Amino acid sequence: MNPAPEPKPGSSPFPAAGHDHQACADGALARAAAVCTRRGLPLTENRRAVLRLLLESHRPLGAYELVKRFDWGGRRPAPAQIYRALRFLESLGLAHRIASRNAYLACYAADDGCAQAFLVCDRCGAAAECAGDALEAAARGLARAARFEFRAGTLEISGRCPDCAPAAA
Amino acid sequence: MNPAPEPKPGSSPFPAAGHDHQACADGALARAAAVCTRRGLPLTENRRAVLRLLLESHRPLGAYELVKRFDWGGRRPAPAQIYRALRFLESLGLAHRIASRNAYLACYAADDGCAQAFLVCDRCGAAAECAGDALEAAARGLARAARFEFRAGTLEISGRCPDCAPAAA
DNA sequence: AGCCGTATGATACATTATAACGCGCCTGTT
DNA sequence: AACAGGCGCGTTATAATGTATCATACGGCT
Repeated sequence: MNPAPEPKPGSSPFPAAGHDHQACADGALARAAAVCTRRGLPLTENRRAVLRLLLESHRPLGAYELVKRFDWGGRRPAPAQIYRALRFLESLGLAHRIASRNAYLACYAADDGCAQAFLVCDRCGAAAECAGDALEAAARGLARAARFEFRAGTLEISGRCPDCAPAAA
Repeated sequence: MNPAPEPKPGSSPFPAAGHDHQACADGALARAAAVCTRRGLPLTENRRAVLRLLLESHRPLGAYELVKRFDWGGRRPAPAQIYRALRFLESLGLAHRIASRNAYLACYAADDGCAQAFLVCDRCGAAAECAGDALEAAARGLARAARFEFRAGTLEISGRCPDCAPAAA
């Protein structure tokens, strides 16, 4: 369980200063469409809209926050609508639930199947997804030692994101 | 604050067959009382009762499940009562919130301050707490690589506990 | 006693999530 | 064309989870 290939120090998963949300979201949407096509499942208008909202925010949004942001010609969708889309997106790994916040984060890079980690800023709420062999190994090691059959693991780390850390209280 | 010993392979943190709940819970209660004394905070009747319920179940309980189990001479406490006790216990590390289940698990071994992991059985709901240097290192490594200031981390692993794994579907 | 801080007990409320149902759309079959 | 079946949608209602607030009680302190 050695340090293993962690992401290069310096390449933070948090969006950089000059980050182009639009391009980033469009790219992720295109990937999402591809995933759906490959599985023969429709990326309907609702699902796409919810995913786009998540992608554009670049931080976890609660379901009711999504309801509020959903622009539907003046009206608002019912929660059930949103939750359906979220379940769908989650089932395909296109979005993740951040359980500690009751919120949902779009997936920008489909690393599927392994233990995942989320860094969530206490101050501004920004969140980033990351994964690494070390985490995967640690999780599987703990499970094995406990004679536990590993299925999935999620690590949620709270702290301060790069933008908020210097200004920390 | 033990140096976070990895469980010996073979010694599962899940309660064994002949496990004595009563003794186990009593021991944990005694430790809890000591922790409270050390901090000068009272382990009141309510707090003790909630902790005892958690300890006796040996699996995460929802707040409303605690409300139902709370025997209070026929009456039932209001949710707020339970949540207050839970917050208190959590703040002292005597109980942990399992966010993915909206449930709370008593702490049987006060390893405080480091990244913690919970193994939660999909089938029977049993849960166990464990921690290890590898997890801690992986969590801090991920944070460091993302220039993220680590504060706390919780890994929740779902799968099958030793009892349920053989009979897995 | 009087004061202050904390925990309690209770009511009400806020937030998060799901159940259930009928409708319309598409698709494959006859 | 007609039609049955599945799926997603839109809606209503309701469940499950979690907090705000307030008056009260109790204990320590001066």
